[in-house]
Amino acid sequence: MAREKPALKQRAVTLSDVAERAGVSIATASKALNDRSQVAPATRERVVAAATEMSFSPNQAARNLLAGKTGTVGLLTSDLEGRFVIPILMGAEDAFGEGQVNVFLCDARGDTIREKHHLKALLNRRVDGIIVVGAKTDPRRSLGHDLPVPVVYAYGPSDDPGDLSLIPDNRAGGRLAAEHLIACGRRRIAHITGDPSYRASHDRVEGVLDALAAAGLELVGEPMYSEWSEHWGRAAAAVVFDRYPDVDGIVCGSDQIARGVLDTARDIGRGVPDDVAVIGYDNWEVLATNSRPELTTIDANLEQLGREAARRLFEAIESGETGQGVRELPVRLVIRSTTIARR
Amino acid sequence: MAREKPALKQRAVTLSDVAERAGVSIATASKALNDRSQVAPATRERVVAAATEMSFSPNQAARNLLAGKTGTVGLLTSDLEGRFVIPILMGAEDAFGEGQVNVFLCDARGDTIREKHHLKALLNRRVDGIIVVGAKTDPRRSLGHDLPVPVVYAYGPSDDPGDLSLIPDNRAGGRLAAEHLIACGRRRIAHITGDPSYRASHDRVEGVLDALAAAGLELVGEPMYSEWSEHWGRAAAAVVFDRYPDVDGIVCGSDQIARGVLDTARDIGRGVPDDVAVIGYDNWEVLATNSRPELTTIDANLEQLGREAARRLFEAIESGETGQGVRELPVRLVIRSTTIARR
DNA sequence: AAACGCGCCGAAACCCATTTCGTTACGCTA
DNA sequence: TAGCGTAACGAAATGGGTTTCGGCGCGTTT
Repeated sequence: MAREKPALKQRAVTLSDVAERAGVSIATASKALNDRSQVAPATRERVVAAATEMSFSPNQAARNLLAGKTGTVGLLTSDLEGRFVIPILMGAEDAFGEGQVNVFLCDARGDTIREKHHLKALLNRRVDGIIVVGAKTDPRRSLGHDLPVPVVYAYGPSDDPGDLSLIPDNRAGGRLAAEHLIACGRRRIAHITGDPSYRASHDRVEGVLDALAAAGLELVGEPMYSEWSEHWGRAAAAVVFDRYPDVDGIVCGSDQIARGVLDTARDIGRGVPDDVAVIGYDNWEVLATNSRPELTTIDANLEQLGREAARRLFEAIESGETGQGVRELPVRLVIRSTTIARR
Repeated sequence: MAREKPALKQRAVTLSDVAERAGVSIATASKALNDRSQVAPATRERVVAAATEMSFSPNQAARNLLAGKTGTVGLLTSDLEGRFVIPILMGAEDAFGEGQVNVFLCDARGDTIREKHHLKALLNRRVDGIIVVGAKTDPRRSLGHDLPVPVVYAYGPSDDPGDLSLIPDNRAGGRLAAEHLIACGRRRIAHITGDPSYRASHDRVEGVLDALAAAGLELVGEPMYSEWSEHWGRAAAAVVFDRYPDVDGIVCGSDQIARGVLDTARDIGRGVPDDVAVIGYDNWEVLATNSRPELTTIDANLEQLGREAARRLFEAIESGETGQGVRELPVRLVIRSTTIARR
């Protein structure tokens, strides 16, 4: 009959409990615990001791009611499943964590209704700001300007230039990739990329063409679009090797595609990187570090982007003014073995 | 000089604003908006109209102050980067979303200090409950029983049997995998798995051995442990094929390992699934659906697990009583082409 | 000894919505 | 017309903390 596991529903201890125990008023207790002056050292000590013994922790909600700020932000993502939002999320969560800000996570699952619903919930909770994380770098509909809190768009920019959006610089990424191949001495460079409905595809293509033009080169064949998959990478590579046997470098629109390209190269006996150099995009470590050889690729610094979004939002909350425009953040080259032979 | 973009810091509208506009008391306004009786239809209409015009949304914090519940839960993960927490997170977020509960996301990054810090922050915010998501299925230290809120452990169980933990049934997964190969007519089955410091490795091994024993078979060679990578899968497969040329089925501890095994099989000219059947573990779609052939694998139903954790936590919040013990949730077989030839 | 200043403390207002309970006004019955 | 019941509304308490401001007691100045 004896309950082994009592439901420990003890009411949380409140400031007034502490005050009573310390034999002071609530006001004094508050001051003592918040290091305000106007409290005698001895009194403060008593209060602090009482608070510690009772393991008091102040109710944030009550606190915030007064302050008018909650110290919370909303992270509204359209697609948690996608690979790109996670690092952004990590960066943002980490950046906020330092500033005692907590993050409400909302996944709209690509559904506008759900997004509206979540947005309303966040506003009811009086978040101090919102970060909207898109699933791709194509512009998405703005949440609007009549919101009572600042909003920062990350990865997927807002279609309203009055909003502040932070996205990776895909064009620079394409350029960086092609420049690297050129620097490695390649001259016959092809480009296999993903879904043509993604703006990222086209931005990267432009970057690649920029770099080639700057070096007085032309792309081998046309950019090849289809989907962001290994299957496509394999198929496209077969076509490229067949049609342009002298190709000596391939820029891929994603690491998945690059993995496919590597498969085909191995199948038909093309050595990488000796015969042909391959570079991917995304630095998806699981793919990039497990390929044969390990994959040189472009890293979009997404965690950094998340951190930056958090920083900007924080500033906007402090100052009351959100910046505007689409800021493109730098990407970086990660050199492994598909472009340069390891000794 | 004209400010184009005014900092829209209008104070959020409160119930008293609405009441004033509608010409009623705050109390009446509250009742009208919450569909309580004791309000004349005409009055209610006036209040609702006023609220709509001013786009009033009630301050949850104030609401919760009275209710004693916040309608929030904490999701404390030790490793957002890991692949396994995301689906769990999605399931939990989704399940809570329906119940008007919002989720605080906290990533401890494998750091105990950070975890303590986050836990404290969550308690200060008076979350109604906490889900702890581990990075692996090895037991982790309990948060303790002296917490004022219920806790559910997901994926990584608590080391305290008095806590409630939900984990995938790895042994059943191993069994399921081996049974499938046996059902496909395989008799010479080997097992290549990952990090021996993971309990999951051993649980799956036991499952595999269970199934083999039940069929009167023995494992070909010893289970091979090392790491959860393609590299290891390739290396181990080379050894297996060399040492046991008559092997006709390989159970892999992860999809990554399975991918490596497929690579080696292709390299040395072993046909999959005709010569040798291969089954992975995790159903990591990006890997499983892009291999050649596509990978049969075990899915741990992690999103379901997250949803279940949310449901359990919700119950615990309602009832004040958390269950206890480690519950192992069922896994499922996903058949693709590495075990059965597609027509 | 009266006046003044200062350090320390507590009563009370405040934040915002909910809820109880008391009050008002009205219509109906006796 | 006095009495009563009821519907509709509002004052006030509530929750937990912060902050202002008034007051008390003690020490110092002249």
